[in-house]
Amino acid sequence: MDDERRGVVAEEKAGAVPKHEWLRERLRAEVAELSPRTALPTERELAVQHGVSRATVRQALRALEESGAVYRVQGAGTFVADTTISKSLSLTSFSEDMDARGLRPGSRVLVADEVPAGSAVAEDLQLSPDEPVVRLVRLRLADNAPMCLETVYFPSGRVPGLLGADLTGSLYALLEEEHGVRLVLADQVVKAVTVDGADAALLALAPGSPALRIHRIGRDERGRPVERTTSVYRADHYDIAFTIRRETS
Amino acid sequence: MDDERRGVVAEEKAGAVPKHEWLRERLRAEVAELSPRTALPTERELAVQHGVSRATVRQALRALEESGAVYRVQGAGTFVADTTISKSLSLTSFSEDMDARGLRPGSRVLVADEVPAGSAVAEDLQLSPDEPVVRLVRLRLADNAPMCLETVYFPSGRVPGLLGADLTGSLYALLEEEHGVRLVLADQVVKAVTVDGADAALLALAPGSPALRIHRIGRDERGRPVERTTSVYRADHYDIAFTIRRETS
DNA sequence: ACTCACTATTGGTTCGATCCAATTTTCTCC
DNA sequence: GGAGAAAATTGGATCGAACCAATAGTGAGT
Repeated sequence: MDDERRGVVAEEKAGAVPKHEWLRERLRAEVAELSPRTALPTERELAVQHGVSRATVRQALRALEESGAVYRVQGAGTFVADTTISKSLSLTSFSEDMDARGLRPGSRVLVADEVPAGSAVAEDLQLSPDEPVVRLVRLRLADNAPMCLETVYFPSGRVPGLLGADLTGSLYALLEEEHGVRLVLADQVVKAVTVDGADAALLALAPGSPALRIHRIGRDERGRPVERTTSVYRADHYDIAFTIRRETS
Repeated sequence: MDDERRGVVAEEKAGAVPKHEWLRERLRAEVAELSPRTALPTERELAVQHGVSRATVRQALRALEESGAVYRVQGAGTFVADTTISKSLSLTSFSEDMDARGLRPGSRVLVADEVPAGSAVAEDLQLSPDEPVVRLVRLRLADNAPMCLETVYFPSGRVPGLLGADLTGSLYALLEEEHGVRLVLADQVVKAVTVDGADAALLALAPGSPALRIHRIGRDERGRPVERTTSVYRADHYDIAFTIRRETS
């Protein structure tokens, strides 16, 4: 649906994709083939080579630098970074997360109802305690094995009719397609815990087994909270990998 | 040597600090005083108000947007974000981390010696297994109570004479000041575990208590690994809070 | 050979100017 | 009044041009 648009104009217009994005992805691919510490062409050279201004080149390179693909040294040049991992932590749904790990995601819905928010949930979602919220408790599976026990709350007003939908798949996709809610930001708190009783049984773990508890408040483009999730992950099959950087200041 | 340069010119030059950084911090302060959803002045207005070009304004605003302080909507304007937390996870030393939490950091050095890297450490630090590395095991304290058990490895060649220094304080500061090594990037893997035996005793925990194990490879400006740390944090007194965002693509 | 000043290179900063795309506001016509 | 079109507003994309600051390379002088 948008492959054809590209080939036709090709040369300079490139259709709907901004030049800097196009350049960024093109360079990202090229960089992936080079060995670490290799110098990239000069910004001025890249500008000429790709028929864009230096400002556009810099915009593309900045993105690559932020993603950890290259590093720049003033006076010296731009070089291929030699980080091996460098997967910045990004907001993903359980389904996406499992896909990335090569596992088949699944779900068993344990609870799906509507209740008053209550003080804790109300505070996180910036509602009144008596406002209704949709509650959803799911056992998330990876290759059919229990991986994570997840409790999600939504403001009812934001997701009308959600309880009538298929809740076994990715909620993120459902939210975006059906309710025009796009999660772009989330505040997370990660803590280590041990699981017992019912939780342990559901996760097929012995009581006292370690687990990661992730508390998340998902927000839309404007920073408004639209989702509150508490997830308990089996420690033996799950970890969190990410790249962090030192403050620029 | 460069304080004086600043005050003299004042008005527009502002000395060594780039305009966009100066504007960014100025706006960050102003924004902190405003209530969420409040619209900022137009980019064009800001440019005129502060006597800079729109490009400079955009550079400042981009930084603020990335840090989660504001959000921008094409065609509408720039607004104060209403995230409450929005502390992006940044690379900090234990000392800095405890300072931020209002706790007094401390250290008890358990091991400080030089050993062959071995296969695991060698791989993380990109060395040969027989190359020497400095090993440092410390019990980190917060307000004099055990908080974390930490094992650090450095390539010996990168930190000559480190073992002779005072190792009870912040290694980050020591590295930067004494060895010109600046950590700017780190790959981390976080996992939940339970502690037993000697580790439990050192952390003053009952065997089987939950803990966060953080494995980190610290890197310099060019992405070269310069430090490998494994830390085990008491779960009852420690958690990790951060903000993540959805991929731009 | 070695050092040190000079020079060229390269990324960083900043300006000014257009044009585009999304949103909001205004106005017009039922 | 209300719906819908038109205009104004606002951030996004790009270009071109200078100049600055850090680094790397060159070369003269000892």
